[in-house]
Amino acid sequence: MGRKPIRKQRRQEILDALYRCLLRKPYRDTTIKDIAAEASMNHGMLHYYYKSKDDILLSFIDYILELYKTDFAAWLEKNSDNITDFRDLLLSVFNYMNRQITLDRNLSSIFIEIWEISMYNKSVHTRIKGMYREWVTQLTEIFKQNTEDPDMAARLAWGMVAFHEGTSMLSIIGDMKKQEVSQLLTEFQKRLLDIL
Amino acid sequence: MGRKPIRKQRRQEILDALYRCLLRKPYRDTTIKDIAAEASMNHGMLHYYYKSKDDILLSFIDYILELYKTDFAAWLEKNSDNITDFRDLLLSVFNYMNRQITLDRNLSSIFIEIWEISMYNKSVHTRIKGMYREWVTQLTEIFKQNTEDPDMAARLAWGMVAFHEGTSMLSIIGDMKKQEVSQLLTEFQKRLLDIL
Amino acid sequence: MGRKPIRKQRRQEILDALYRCLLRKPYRDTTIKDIAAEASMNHGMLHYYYKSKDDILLSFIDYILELYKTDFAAWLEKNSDNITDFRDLLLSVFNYMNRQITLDRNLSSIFIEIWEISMYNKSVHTRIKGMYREWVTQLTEIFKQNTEDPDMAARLAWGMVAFHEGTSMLSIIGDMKKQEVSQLLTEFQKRLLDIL
Amino acid sequence: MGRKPIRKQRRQEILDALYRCLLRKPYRDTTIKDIAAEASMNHGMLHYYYKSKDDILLSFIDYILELYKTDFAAWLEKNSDNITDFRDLLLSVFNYMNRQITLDRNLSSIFIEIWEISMYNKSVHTRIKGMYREWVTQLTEIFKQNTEDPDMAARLAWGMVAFHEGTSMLSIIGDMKKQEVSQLLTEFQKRLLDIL
DNA sequence: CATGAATGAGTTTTCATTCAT
DNA sequence: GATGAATGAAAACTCATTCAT
Repeated sequence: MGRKPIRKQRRQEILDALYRCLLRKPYRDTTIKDIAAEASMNHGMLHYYYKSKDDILLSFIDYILELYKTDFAAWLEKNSDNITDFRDLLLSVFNYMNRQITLDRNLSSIFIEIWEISMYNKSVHTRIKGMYREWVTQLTEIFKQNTEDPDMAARLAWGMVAFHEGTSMLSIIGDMKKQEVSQLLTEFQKRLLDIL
Repeated sequence: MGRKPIRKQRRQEILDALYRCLLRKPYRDTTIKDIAAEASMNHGMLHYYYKSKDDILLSFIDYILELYKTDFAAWLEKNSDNITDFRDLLLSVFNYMNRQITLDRNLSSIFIEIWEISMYNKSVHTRIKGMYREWVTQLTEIFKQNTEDPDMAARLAWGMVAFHEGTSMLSIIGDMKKQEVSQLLTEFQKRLLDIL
Repeated sequence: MGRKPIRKQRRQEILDALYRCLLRKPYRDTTIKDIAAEASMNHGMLHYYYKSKDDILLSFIDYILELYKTDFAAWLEKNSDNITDFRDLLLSVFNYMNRQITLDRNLSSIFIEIWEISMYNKSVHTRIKGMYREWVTQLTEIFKQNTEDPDMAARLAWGMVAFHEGTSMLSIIGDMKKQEVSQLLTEFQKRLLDIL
Repeated sequence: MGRKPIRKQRRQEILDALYRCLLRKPYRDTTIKDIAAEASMNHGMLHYYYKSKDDILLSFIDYILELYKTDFAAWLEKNSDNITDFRDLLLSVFNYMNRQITLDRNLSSIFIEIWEISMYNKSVHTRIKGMYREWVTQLTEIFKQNTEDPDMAARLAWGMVAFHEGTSMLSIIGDMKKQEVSQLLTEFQKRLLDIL
């Protein structure tokens, strides 16, 4: 134990490098050498730590989905107990989603890239589909606390995720200011609160 | 007259071929020869009718945006006069957007690809950004007919587009059934009607 | 007779077009379509009037060598009888060579191109080699009129051609002004007159 | 130390291969694969060691001009001090130019190719023009040692270079025997000696 | 572990040439 | 005679991957 944390670290450095690369270029235009340069490594190393360029991609996707997923789950765990009032909980969840996810321009860009990759890559597709299902499930659980109709709760959860992801995309492509996006999200969430 | 529709026709055939290719492969993995094969042409032809692969892409984007844009404008022109009742007009617009756009799986797939391309390609970005602005503007105009607050109308329009595009993406990545998507859209639109 | 002067004319137009093209681009970068455009013809025509691109080149070389060769011969014919004084004849010949050949920048450029082509193309090589032999022979004949040593006359003729062609090349590559080149030629010719 | 002479060596091998290729084919007909084959390398290597085919050409030109230029300068440096008698110095310079440059058939061929390339390639043009200027300057300096008129010295220097380069070209195109060429050069140089 | 040389398959693009209309 | 659509061979260049050192 503690033996080869260096391997783990190097692998992570590579993923971080890919992240930064993707902020500039699409995955398919990003070469192994680009990533290596960004990670300050020799490009041969990337094949030492990963089987192939695509292997890096898969690991990268897993890593990013962790950011999206685990983080939310952890946050929820920590906060759902703290907050007893339903309305407060909702506000808190909305706040988290806005700040941590939808308003993070870098993350939004990366996700547009991931959506595209998932269109033509089965394993990426499976992973990201799972992530969305999980996210919706968690929201549904929350919504159910104050709704009789469980189907409605599910629909509202799907709707909310759809809205956030659509807004995320539009904010990037429409070059929207953070404040505009924020207003959009708030408006939507206010309406949602009225329903629930 | 009628002399050289062949050039126009061939150019269109190439765009159609690219459309079909994109249903299978991302643009960057689609080779000139792939498109040529799909169009049943010699690959040299593609360079005869277009300057470069990227020139094909730009023409393709324009063509697709026409489908999205002009078609909607034309439809609107035709129907907005016919329909006098505001509620009827809205329902009709919603219906159009659902059927012609968001529920068209192929179109949705293509658009996820276009979003990604636009992230790293300035001209594509400009074009698609313009399209979304136009779409939002048109919706805003409609919403204004029954709302005092013009800012609110604009926000609702942005929100609606965001929701539709988010739903479009989720329906593809989540492998949702048409009916589920339809329900989602209807639910959202019902709430929107209540607001307006 | 007079039947198809159009064919001859068209062929000539193509050669003229190539001439103008070569002022801008090397032969190998000049496409059939470039020549066609310059000749205001459809590119298919070039294959109607000539077997191939290389066939055009060969004809072009012949045509240019005529300009260099026949013209000089004709001029000589006309003038060698007129001028009785040896010194006057020489001055006249020198003058012709300067003005008609070495100081013609366009012709000089074209010839540098032809030299290069002749390096790797046997038929062009043969043709141009013949032209230089002929030119030297004619000069030798003139020089002989006032020299006992026929070998010396030949060497002087070779030397003169070498000098003119070298000057032609240097004037182009050295971006020399016409006057500088003229001075160079005059200086040389003055010395030559002293010898003869 | 001595660690990575391989890069330098490989780059040189490629230039040498190009040299040999140019003895057979013009640059524009010489493919990357031709050069690679001549250098016994994989063609990918050429792009590993050089940015592009044109990059190879530029390096090649520089390399060849070094042969022409530095070598002469070095030789001059070494010999101009040794030789005190002006006449001896001149004879020695002439001898060098004859043997090392004008009578080297391969070099002459290569230079005809370079002249042509320089006609349509600005950087090559600049380089070779500089070389000729330098050469003329050095000769001018020598001639000045025994001439009152500096302009005359310059003209004689230009003239000498013109004559040598013209002879070089004629010797190749006229398929002249080495001895003939030698005689031509000697004849010219004898006259020049008389002037100076 | 680290380096960078080497490979070779694959991509876009150009263009002479042919040929149906 | 013209035209321009069509073909296909060949070019430069890229890059993931391998591997000797």
